[in-house]
Amino acid sequence: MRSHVRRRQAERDGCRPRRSCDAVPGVPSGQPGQSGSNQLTVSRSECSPPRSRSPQRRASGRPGLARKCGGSHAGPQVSARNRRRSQQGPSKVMPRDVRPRCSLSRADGPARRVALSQRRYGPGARRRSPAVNEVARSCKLVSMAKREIAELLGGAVGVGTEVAVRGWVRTRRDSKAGLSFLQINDGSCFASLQVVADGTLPNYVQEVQHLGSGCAVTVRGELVESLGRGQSVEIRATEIAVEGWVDDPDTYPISPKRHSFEFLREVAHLRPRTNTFGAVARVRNCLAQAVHRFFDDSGYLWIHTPIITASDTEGAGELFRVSTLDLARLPRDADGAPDFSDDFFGREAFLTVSGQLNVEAYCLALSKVYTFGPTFRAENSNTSRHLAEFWMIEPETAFADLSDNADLAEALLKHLFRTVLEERADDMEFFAQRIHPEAIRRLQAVVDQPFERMTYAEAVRALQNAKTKFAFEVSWGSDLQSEHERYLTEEYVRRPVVVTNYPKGIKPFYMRLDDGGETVAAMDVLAPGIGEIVGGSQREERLDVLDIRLAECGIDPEPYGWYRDLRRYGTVPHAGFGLGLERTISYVTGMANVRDVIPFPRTPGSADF
RNA sequence: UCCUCAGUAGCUCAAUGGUAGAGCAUCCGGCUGUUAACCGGAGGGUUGUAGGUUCGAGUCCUACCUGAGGAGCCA
Repeated sequence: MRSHVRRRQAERDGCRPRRSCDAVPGVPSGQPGQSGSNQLTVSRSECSPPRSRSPQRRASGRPGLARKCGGSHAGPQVSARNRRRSQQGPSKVMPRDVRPRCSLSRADGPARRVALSQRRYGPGARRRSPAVNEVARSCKLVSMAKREIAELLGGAVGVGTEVAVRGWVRTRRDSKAGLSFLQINDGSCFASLQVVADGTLPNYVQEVQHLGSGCAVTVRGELVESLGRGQSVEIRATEIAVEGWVDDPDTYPISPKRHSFEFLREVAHLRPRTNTFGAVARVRNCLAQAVHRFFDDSGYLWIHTPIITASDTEGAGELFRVSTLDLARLPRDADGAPDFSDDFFGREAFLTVSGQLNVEAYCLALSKVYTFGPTFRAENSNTSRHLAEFWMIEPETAFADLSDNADLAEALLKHLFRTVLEERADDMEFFAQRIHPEAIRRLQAVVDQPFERMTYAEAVRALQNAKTKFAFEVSWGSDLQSEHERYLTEEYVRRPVVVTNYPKGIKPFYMRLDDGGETVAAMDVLAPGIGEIVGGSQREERLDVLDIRLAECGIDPEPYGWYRDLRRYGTVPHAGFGLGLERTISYVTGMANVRDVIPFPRTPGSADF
């Protein structure tokens, strides 16, 4: 939402303008972490509104529900206009952004349909395992009849079965013949489920005909073959219970129409309700799970490296300070500088910029390890490829050299891409249709071919021989500019490329010095459209060389005593790299901005939500 | 941090210095096993903020705020 709109809304609300979501009209002001229904973990049965609903009860705003759910916005604030609506006819909308995109031919045989559906609707389409069902029943979270939409569309439930689904209305289309069609989405897969609501339902006129985008419902009915085109099965509803109304459809930001990503960033708490951000969330989860599966299957241990670090490590960017000192009365030493000896940790502390140094310690005892978690950079970077808080995957392998390291990076990336193509085919189909036409094809190409590998020296030669005019001249010893990386990966080899053995002057102290003494055993994996997606190296395992490199880089060795110890006691060659999760998701989905592949992006000047 | 561009209805955008417009969304009416539904109507605006130039500013000038793209830094 634009600033002036926020301001106007804020003024109407009688508060100071803020750059946050709580000025969004019609949206609850409670934020996660504050008291409000968002935070409650009560089960649905505790939170459900009464079954029988008269217009009077709706008009009352259901005070009982609001009380139980801990926030006034839990129930609808039914206005005079809404009451008027309940006596009048419906409207019809069917936006481009929410129409179903996966359909199954009704001519397909049942077996083929199930197989096809499981591929299209993801792992959620698989029948739940007996163990999961048992746990679910014992927790009273679901009854046997309640199903995820992915299961229903995936063929896990036979036609003719009585089922219940819960989710949010995407659209409603009415027929004056006394029939309404609801598209229901529960996030379990890309597709929405069509619900046929007959005019004989007891709440048809008073409630069903007023459902719109964003309303939460529980639908019970029979799974039937669809009479219409566009879906193979649908639910013929016998009961539609409205769990949560949309207070004011006029100002609900996720109206059924196309929205710009810039606008949706301003309503980050509601954007997961769109096709795009639901798909991104499922792909992100798929990739994260695949990371753990890959390393677990390969014998790597997941090491939980610390979020708070004491050392200003390796100059990997600016750090966020973690402190409990009173900023208004900062203790100072004799020189007038802030005195951190009184601080919580008795010294300066920061949010980690990388788990690498810590994970090296575990590598030199457990051989194969990785860390995967959030990292933080206080750089004032304003680009589509940078976040102040992002997630990084950092494996570290003992008894491994640079070549082994590149092999591991290639195997990991191929595993991730293969997995997402298999398990999130429905979402990938959407990305290929709407976000990036090459999304599927280029992933398949990466999976099918070996990565191109070249040394920095070869890359420089290729750039010098290129016909392309560069803004920055290429010469040995200077770092590759964005335009150079783009040329290499987008024009020269046209797929991911591994560049190795960079000059030591442009790389950090911990990278292993090559035999010539001019280059280090560094490697970057460059991806088309993204640039550097992986950065890694063989580490310097020789203490004497490490000390020289620390001195050359002008780094005080004192805070690195523990890191030097690793070279004093049983040192071995080892190597590792960092893979940025958001850049990976960006490459996989074709989403151009990493701010749109993390749920709540943190960037300079922006930490709303 | 630097460079460039942009802020007008809920959203996406028009509007020679001279009365503020469209499409979509919302609401209402009509029509239909619908599926980007369709047809008709209605409501909706301190043109980002503060100054300035002018008889007159959405439009020109200055500063600031916000956003985007690119660069640097990096994952």
